[in-house]
Amino acid sequence: MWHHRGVGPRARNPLLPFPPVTEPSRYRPQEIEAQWQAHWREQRADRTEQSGPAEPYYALSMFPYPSGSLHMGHVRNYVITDVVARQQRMRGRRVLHPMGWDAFGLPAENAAIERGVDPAEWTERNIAQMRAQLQRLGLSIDWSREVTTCQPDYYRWTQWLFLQFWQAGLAYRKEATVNWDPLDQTVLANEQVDGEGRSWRSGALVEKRKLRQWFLQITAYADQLLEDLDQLEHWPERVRTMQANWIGRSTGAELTFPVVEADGSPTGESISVFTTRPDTLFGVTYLVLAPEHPLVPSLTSAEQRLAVEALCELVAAESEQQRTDEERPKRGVALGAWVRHPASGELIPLWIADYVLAEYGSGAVMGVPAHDQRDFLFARQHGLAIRQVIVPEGADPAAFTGAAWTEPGVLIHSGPFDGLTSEEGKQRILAEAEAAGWGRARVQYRLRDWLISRQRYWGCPIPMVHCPDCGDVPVPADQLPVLLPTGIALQGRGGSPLAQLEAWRTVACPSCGGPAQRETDTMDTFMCSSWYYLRYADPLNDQLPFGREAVDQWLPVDQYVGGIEHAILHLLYSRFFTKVLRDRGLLSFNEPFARLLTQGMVQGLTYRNPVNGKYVAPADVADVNDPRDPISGEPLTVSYDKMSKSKYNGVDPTSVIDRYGADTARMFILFKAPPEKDLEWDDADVEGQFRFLQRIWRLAETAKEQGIVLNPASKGEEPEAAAGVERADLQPAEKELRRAVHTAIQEVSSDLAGELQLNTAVSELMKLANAMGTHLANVRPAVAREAVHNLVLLLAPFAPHLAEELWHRLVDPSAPASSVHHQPWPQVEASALARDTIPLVIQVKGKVRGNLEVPADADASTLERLALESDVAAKWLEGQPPRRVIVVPGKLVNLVP
RNA sequence: GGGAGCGUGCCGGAAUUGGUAGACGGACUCGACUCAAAAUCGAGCGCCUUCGGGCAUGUGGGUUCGAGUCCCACCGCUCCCACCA
Repeated sequence: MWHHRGVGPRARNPLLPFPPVTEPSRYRPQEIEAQWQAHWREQRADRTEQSGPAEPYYALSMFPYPSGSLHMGHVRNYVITDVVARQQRMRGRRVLHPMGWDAFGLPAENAAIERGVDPAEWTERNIAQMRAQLQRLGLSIDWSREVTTCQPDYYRWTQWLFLQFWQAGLAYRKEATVNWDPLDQTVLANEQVDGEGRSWRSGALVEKRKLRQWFLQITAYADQLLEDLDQLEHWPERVRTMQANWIGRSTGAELTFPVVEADGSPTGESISVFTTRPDTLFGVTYLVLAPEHPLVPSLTSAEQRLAVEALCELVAAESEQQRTDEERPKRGVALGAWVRHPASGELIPLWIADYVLAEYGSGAVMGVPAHDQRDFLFARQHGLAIRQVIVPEGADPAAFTGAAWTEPGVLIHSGPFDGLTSEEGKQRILAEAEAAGWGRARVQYRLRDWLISRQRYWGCPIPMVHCPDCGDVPVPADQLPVLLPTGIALQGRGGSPLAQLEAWRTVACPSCGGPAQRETDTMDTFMCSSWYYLRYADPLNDQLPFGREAVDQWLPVDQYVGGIEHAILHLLYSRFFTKVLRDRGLLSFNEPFARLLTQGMVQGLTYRNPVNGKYVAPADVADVNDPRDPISGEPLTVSYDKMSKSKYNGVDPTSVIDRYGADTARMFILFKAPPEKDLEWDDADVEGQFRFLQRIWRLAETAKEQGIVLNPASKGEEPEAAAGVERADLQPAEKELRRAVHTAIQEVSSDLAGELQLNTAVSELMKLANAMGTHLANVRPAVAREAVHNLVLLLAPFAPHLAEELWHRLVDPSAPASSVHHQPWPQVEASALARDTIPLVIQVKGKVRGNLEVPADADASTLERLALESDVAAKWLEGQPPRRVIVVPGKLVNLVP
């Protein structure tokens, strides 16, 4: 073993004693991490204080699905939250930092079908495995609060909460056209179908089916969910925009057109349309219904019946994706029926067309070809009239561009409304409609109700009973939970497994006692995850899902961290739950998550042979600087992609911990990229991070060898006092080191406050280590001790094991475990940051021309004088006095000739 | 089509919010130590240069004493929504 002493050949301070020569120890993360984790566990160091004088702080990571193996995305998520939790603890807060398992879901059920294992056992095993992996990361999680959504003591309350929605009139069952995943054999919510019409889980193209399903009426909260986005100032703009788009609020009018016979006599029926452009009312030349509109059969004339039925059948057979393809010509057919224009009195033909959606608005649109691009194309194709009623302000009314004018303008050909602007026209026409009874103002949302039933086994049973006499009857709260039957054989796909369990299904009606049937659908797992963060506040409550006092104490969550993929799904549902539970009097806040960080993906180094398109494992690449296919020798392309087995680019967190330790993995994942950006995992860089921790270890060893730090008397001593040297007495190196220490305190503190800039926080630690490398050997013990002391404290949230070990080695060997993590967070000492002189930048006409060392407290006129007297001024001003001088005290002087 | 965000060295990324662009790290080059290598330590590292300096933050304009940062236009990339009436 090489002998290393000091940090480089440099002059020693003669004031210092010569260090004793001892064999330095090596940084062995595997040993110290296992040791400290065991101590922390024994002493239950991470337990949450449920009450006390300190302010509560809630740091939360999105809980994982227990797939069985931890991946890098999990590591990133939990490490970010752990840094926050640990620092808040040092800041004196009572911290709630829990973990749990989103444990219902299809993978367990599929494993059961494929391998005959019991889903509960499979899930249990995965949880045990992942918990063990997680614990190796050194996360300060209070495991006594662990929640598992598939256990009866949890899902009992999911059912109880479902009944709250039922009692509030917000849960209902209805027949509807729903998204059907043919691969997973279950329905899906709208939020769970991606932009390409594929299932979020299976990736299969979803089909439309008409089924009787359970819904939660999230649309009743659309307005609040949209408006309160403004309160979420600490959420990423992106997420708020996505939710606002998803909710999709449009203001406009609902206008009613009476249906008439061909001779103009009213039939008594009417068609309502929703429009955002009531100002274009006089441009309506037809009305068009969705093929699924309920009035279509009765309105169709005998002559048109065959054509109408043919189109309806054609449309019904198509997928949503085919149907909403904008490139395709719009198909439509006249019904052979008429409505009367409510303002002009004209007769207007009724049509059906595939471009009108039954689910949005009233399923009917007024056709204004001159001012809507879709209507324009449709009218031209089917020979319908195009009537221009809006002209751009100041334009010639006769000029027709050949395309729809969709911008606002001035009304023409609109009877009494001619000459108004679009905005005035909207208001006046709406007022007229309201007065005459054929219209009203209306707000329309894109958001649809949340479809929560799933035709699968491994989920929370919906606590309802269907009675032939009483209808839908809720299971009484004291009979909860409705237990999911266990030990049943799951065979293949098709049909809800619970529906096949005759004995389980058949029950007495809770209301009349007669024979009845249980609901056999289970809940969407997003139901379980919409309230887990509330349960953590009161995990053992067996009277309620949570006590009001407990949730009000801890929530809203101070810092929530998770993936962007939940921008709409989980984060919207949870907001909805919170608002409903608030209205039920179960909690007192409006929003569950005060601050949200959406962390970026962890991507793996990916090699691909561009010739045959095959991926190559990094281990098979001989030279990373010239990557070639190990078989053919062809050069490979290098990229960073989402980790996946098929690309051989996955990195197993456990193997990284085995090799370098958790602290290195933590530091690397924090340092490599800002938290919200995608991170390119590269094993070579991890090596570099490991070197940094070794460097800290050596710095500490150097200090220890020099006998300047280990000092039991310093126990409990304030870092400022630890300097123990009069400021006036400080030598230049000592001043510089102290400035580096307090700069680091200042920068790390601000990087951890508010926006989490963890990558720069780590780089500040590196700068401090660099400064210590330069100065540690040349300063007196008190100054060195202050530096080491604070480095260890600042390091504690990031590399908790190393910090703990160094604390015991250098500061207090007899301290109890976890004591470094309960030290107060260091405070900046302003005087340590102060400088006697500062470098003043001298600019000439805005360009930097030189530096001048000036007294830090020099006033503006002094700075101006010094700048003018400088060599720089002499050189660049060529003897001419400047026309203007701008002085920024403490920074620069700009001379403008 | 609508919306949001982003373009900075070879690479990941900094920049006190209008004040020294490239912090910190990686890669690379050179040197010290070593028989040698690794590790460690030190130095260098945007481009051009006649060594005075000049040019540089996607492109082109503008505001300003001063612009990566603010304004306008354009180009490119990423994400979300989209026949939503």
